[in-house]
Amino acid sequence: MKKKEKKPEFEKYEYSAAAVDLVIFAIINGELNTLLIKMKYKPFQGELALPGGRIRVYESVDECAKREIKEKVGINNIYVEQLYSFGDIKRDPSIRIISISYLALIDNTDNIKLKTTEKYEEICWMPVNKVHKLAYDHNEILKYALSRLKSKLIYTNIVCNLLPKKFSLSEMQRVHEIILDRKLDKRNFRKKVFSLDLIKEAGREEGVPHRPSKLYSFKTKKLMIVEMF
Amino acid sequence: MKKKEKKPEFEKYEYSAAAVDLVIFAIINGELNTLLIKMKYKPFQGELALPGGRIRVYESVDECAKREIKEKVGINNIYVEQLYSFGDIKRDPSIRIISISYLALIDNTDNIKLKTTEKYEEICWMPVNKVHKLAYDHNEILKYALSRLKSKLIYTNIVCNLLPKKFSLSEMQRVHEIILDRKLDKRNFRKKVFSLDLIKEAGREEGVPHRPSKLYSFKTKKLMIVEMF
DNA sequence: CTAGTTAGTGTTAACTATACACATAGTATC
DNA sequence: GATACTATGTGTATAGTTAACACTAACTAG
Repeated sequence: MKKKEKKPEFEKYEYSAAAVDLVIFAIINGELNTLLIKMKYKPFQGELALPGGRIRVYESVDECAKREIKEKVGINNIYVEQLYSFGDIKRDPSIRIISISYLALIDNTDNIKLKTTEKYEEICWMPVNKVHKLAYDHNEILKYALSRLKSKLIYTNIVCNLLPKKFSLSEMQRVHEIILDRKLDKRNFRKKVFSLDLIKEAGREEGVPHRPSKLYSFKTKKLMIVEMF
Repeated sequence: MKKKEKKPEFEKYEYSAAAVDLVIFAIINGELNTLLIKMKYKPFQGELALPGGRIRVYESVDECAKREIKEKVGINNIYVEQLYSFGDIKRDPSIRIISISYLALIDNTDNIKLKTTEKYEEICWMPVNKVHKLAYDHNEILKYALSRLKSKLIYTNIVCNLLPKKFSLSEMQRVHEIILDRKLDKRNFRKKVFSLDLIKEAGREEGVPHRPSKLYSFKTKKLMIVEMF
């Protein structure tokens, strides 16, 4: 095989460029939400897409992902994990570009101010269940991110990145139920969580019109392999 | 942040180029081997490295991985899976390049003829345990590949891609023991394998100086999630 | 003080994983 | 052809884990 053949429009890019696309999840109002942007220009104008951008020459791929997150949601210290690289030739119809996708988790959206950039018309949270057609191959990326999140929820303590500093066990169980999309048994859930020794007591709820729950916090947020289910 | 700043030597690549690196495993003489090449030129001359190459503009990333495999080992229909993308700025000291790594498994090296290319001095199998310093960040890639293989061995039927068409249960158990690096109980192993209903009988061994084993083959080589251990 | 709401708590049964030892079917050798 | 050698092939009992299940407790609102 030789270098020069086919696809004249691609010829100017001797090798392919690379970009990062982000799947940023947060639990909002009892639903799993993901951050989406509305495209302002050209081939997907007006359509929704995952946020992302080109990798610059002076930054590593991980740094690019973190920079993009910082630009969009204004924070730095959240869980970030590389997912998969999507490399079909025509995934972007205008130029050849490889997308390295990342998963990020936000534990609390209260202080998050979304920032749009020149390139986007709008940026917003959207419940994952309500996402329909996205631009590019972003539905595939989102699906991949969801399946990764589900499996890590089962065999790691990743849930700590989706809960605020202090939380009740009911909240924690709710997060599991939302993401795994099935009911869990309350007593078995609590037994399991306690047996894993991941959390410590942190006071109790106040001002609720029913029995207040005990609050807990994670002993550590370091990712660990634990059999949750 | 602006596009043009720092690192003059990188400036000519407005965005980073991408390449594929391959971790090709095979069981040879009761050991897990990986395919390595010896570098012919420049920064890592004479050192060992994983085989790989640039992604061309007219091929997808997956196609690139398959082409590279075809070029090196001459075959097409083997198990291939993307692993992870390594994107540190200086991972290749000469230019900025992102490596998308792939895992490939060869079930039988009997008919494999290794082909070197102009770029390499040599290509050879090497037992994973005997691999020392590799060029670039290839030790890290190899380590990642090994851990992926181990975990897939535990929760999928991936072992079918490391066994010849017909095999004995002892052989199969040996592959697990080699990769997981621990002894397994023969009776429990067999019980498990039979209960998963993955294999069917396929004759018996001949010409061995001891009780001949029954041979089996996989009902399907399609990757399935099964709790092996 | 009653109703409403969510929190919190143990036990049993079914299933799964683990530990463990000896007889069998061949070949090679004397 | 008897014996030694070698790797194959097989079952059971115990410990541990998972899954199913319903009622009392603590608080607020009216």
